[in-house]
Amino acid sequence: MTTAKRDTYTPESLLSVAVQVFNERGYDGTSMEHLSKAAGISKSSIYHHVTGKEELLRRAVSRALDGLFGILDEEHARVGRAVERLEYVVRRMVEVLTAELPYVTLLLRVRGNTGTERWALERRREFDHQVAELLKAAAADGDVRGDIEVRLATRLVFGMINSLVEWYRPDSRGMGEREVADAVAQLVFGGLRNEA
Amino acid sequence: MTTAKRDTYTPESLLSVAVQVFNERGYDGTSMEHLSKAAGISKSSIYHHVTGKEELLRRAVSRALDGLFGILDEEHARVGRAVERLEYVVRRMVEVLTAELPYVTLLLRVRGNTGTERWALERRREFDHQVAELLKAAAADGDVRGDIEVRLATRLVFGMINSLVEWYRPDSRGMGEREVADAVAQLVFGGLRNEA
DNA sequence: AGAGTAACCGAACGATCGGTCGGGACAAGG
DNA sequence: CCTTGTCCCGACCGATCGTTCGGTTACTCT
Repeated sequence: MTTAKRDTYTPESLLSVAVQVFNERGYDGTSMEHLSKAAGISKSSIYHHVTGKEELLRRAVSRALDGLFGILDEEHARVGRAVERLEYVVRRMVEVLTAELPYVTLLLRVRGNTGTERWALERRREFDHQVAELLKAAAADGDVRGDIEVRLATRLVFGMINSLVEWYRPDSRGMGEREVADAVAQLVFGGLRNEA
Repeated sequence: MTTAKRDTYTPESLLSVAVQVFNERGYDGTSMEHLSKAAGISKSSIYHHVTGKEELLRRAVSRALDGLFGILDEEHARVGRAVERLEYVVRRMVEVLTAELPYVTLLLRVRGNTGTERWALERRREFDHQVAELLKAAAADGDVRGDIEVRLATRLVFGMINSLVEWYRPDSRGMGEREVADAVAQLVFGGLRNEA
């Protein structure tokens, strides 16, 4: 009894189309007309599924934030040596970024023009802060180098990971998410220099 | 004979105001009305100095691109062992990013909606490509680890450096651009792990 | 003082913005 | 058959978009 309904939009399926357009043109650069063309329905029909443009943005960034904060609730992120928890979180961040790529991409690009965007920025800062605490604990354990300030190191590592949304595409053959997670972890913890 | 002119706008001084607003609200999210408020002159007066909104964007990204490509022309980027040229370019990129922060910020955020934006994206790719060649040469010399693909490593390093525009502010005391350049270089080449 | 011009302004242009409205097509349940 | 509710549409709203235009102010030069 596979659900054989009419071929129609749900708020979720409409969201996936909208997020794709948002990422191509930017949120402000996307008009409801653009969305209607991409979705194949009229502009007014969109309002049957969602209350407006901003709800689409809110749904998208919520999904991304849920994915990221979910990492911190997992067991390997809560128990164990700080440096190992940190490496786990770094690897899981790569996985979440690749799995929820369009939603996280949109999250990382909000500027703060509307209330929804400012809320998203605040949640992001909270997540960053919690990972920074993890890095600080690892530094206190003496497991990561102490000659780089924790705040600075956190931002640089986040910069590396978050840059995934600028170039990673799931269809690009020969570069699975596992390979990317390994590369990020090796680069973050071991650096570029050859140890030989 | 210090030039004591009237207190008026030049295309350059207007640009610095415009770029600041562009970075706060996003290019598409910024109207000419916003610019006129920020500049303290009327909307129509802006057109006395520049042909339109897009010229402001073009001037801004051109300035950023000139700064970046200028690095590759410098002597330390052209002669010497590849790994050392690479480290020099990485450090100079940090310096250019901090020195021309608002202009590079704008460059790194263009999406490709207009012809100017697509041209900027193309120039960026060209710059990335040339640095990737440098990393490839360093790998061939055996000076950087060979277990991470060159393309992937380049993108991750660029991601870390370019993330500067998301948080670095020149007025933030206690974090000079030299300190940032050192941290980036140490993190990129040595990694986070404690060597003790 | 008068001419020339750089800098600026308010008003308005057509186009497009996000969003609303009344109604039609169509499948499901009786 | 007819009703009900989902899904969708074209037409339209006031507001705002980037840009243009005619005209005024204010400084420079002679």
